Amino acid sequence: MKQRVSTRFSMAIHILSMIAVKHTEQTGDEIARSVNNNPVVIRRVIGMLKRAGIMDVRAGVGGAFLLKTPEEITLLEIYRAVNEIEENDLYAFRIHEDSNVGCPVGRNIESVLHSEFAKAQAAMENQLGSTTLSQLIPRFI
Amino acid sequence: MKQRVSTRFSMAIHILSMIAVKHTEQTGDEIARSVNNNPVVIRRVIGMLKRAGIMDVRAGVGGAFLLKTPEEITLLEIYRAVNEIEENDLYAFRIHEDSNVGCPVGRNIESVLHSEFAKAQAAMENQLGSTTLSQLIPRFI
DNA sequence: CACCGTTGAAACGTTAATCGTTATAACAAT
DNA sequence: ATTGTTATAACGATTAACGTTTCAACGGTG
Repeated sequence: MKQRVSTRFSMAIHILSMIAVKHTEQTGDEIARSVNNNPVVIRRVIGMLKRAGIMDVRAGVGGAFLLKTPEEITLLEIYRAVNEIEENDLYAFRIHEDSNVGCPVGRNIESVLHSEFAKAQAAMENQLGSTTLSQLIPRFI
Repeated sequence: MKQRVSTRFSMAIHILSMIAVKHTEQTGDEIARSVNNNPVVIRRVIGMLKRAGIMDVRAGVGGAFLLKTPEEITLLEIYRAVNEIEENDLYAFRIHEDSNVGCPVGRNIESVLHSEFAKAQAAMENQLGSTTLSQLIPRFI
């Protein structure tokens, strides 16, 4: 199993969908049962979503709720929340450092790559940003 | 230092640019000097680029050469080479598995996420695929 | 107020990938 | 044959993901 990418994003969408759809009890254990994972893992993701201001939980029984409407929550917002990404953070790519400035390629590679990678990441983010949680809900029948 | 993403892609573009530009000797050691890294790491990346049919190396002194023109080599092709990605491989995202099919969300989450993630990844790949090595070369002055 | 289920968070171990390094073998040019 | 280059295996350190156990804090209900 490749672990270089987290499943937190995937689980976060699952969790928020559960809350938005409200088919069942909304306890962490019930959500964990749907995701089929340990409740602590679910709470970890919920913690990140809370910190990002997407949802909150009233201590006590099943007190999870969204802080925005599903129309306002984009996948990009969720993606950034669970990966702790700031805006303008080149997250999807990494550039090797300390290239030799004595070489024309080494001297310019970082700025060239930064602009190219930023364009590729922006393309992905634009797509994620154009989809809202509300667009997914009808598909959970 | 975050290691969840490899710098191989970044180094691969550096390596191929060196070969395309030919400012210096083309030995692995000389490339390693520009990238400022261990020659073995460079050869590892070169090995992946060879396997992908992008370049080849004649054993002996500095025998590295491209198998296509810089106009034909896209960043997407390089990206796939160094990450060993097949077409239609959902690489940039991962979906948690074994969701509970007894729950409407759990039952549908995988197909919903797969189509959404595929769109986001395709957006990124379209951008990478629209840029060629030749477009970068003029910037290495 | 006491109890019980829920939430929150720390801590630990396992697994997997990155990546720098050393060592060794094979090969080409001179 | 010698020398420099390439190819590859192997090792260890580092880091992130993630499942699990454990315990403290809190709310609602009786």
